[in-house]
Amino acid sequence: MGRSPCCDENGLKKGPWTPEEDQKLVQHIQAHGHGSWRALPKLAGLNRCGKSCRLRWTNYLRPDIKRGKFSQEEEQTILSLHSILGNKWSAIAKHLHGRTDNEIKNFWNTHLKKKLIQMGFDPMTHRPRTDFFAALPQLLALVKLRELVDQQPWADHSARLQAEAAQAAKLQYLQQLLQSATVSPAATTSTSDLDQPMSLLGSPHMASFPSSLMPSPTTTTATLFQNMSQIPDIQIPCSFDFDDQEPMGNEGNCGSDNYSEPYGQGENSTPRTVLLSQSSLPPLTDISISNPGDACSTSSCGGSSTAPISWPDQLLLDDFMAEFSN
DNA sequence: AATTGCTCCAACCGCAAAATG
DNA sequence: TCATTTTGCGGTTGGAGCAAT
Repeated sequence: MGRSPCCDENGLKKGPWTPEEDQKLVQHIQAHGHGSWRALPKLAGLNRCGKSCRLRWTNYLRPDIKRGKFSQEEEQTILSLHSILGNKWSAIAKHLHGRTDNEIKNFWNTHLKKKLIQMGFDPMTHRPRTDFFAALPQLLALVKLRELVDQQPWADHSARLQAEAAQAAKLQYLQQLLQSATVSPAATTSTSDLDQPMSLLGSPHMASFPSSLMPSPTTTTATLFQNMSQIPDIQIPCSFDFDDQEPMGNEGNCGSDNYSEPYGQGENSTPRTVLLSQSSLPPLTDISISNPGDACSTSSCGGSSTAPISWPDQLLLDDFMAEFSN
């Protein structure tokens, strides 16, 4: 298997290609095909290594290459495929005629990745971000907002933070369940795995959820994104008795009206990810840990370098589920 | 006008799979 | 079957171009 000696060979030119070199390469390939890339430079009269020639041809000079901005459709395709394939750029490129893996990779790294991060998603897993510290500003914003709403000082700030975190974790659990059903058609998620989020979706709290957003086995993150604009302000019961941390009734509803949207404000081009990430849903925990049914369904699962944070069991178990399914 | 910081992308690097002898 | 060579892939980098100060 050894490594191929390449551009480090003596005297071979590196760096940007000149128009003359491009012309030589194109003319040679048009006349003879590329044949052996290793032999090509000599035959074409180029002082380059074969690898460099191949790269130049496949990424730039090939006649069928499509240049210019990525269309909305292409963007969606990349998102979809990336949620399934991960960083398999060449595989993704096969579905985008005229686009090279390098171009797609660059587009991902400079645009789509940032976009996802901005929207609160982990670009590797296509799930809400799981690192606590990334969510801290949102959490603090929640606390401040809650203070404004309640108009009364809190006796114990740490208890308050904990309570808000618990509340946010609950909400995020719901969103995780939704997402776990949407990630990939190739996912290993079983029908029974889908039951849980589906039953939640059937709950009164989700009555206003548009059917087009209901996850199906063929739904992807990308299609979900496409439909984001249809998401209404969902009223989720999130009142909480912070003294004993037991759920209260629904009278003190703190739905989206009471919360700011930390992401995407004033960004016309960015779909609202209200339900799934930005409306007061700080990504606090990797729920898949506590959800055995969610069998790590994407190929990139585990690509996230952030270690999951363990949350108290009380946040994640039956009582919690019961609250949503009521 | 000069400097700084940022974005973008072409090209390189190194690894591993596939092909070849 | 094994060693070697070639090809393909994904991660990373360097520098050009642009905007802000």
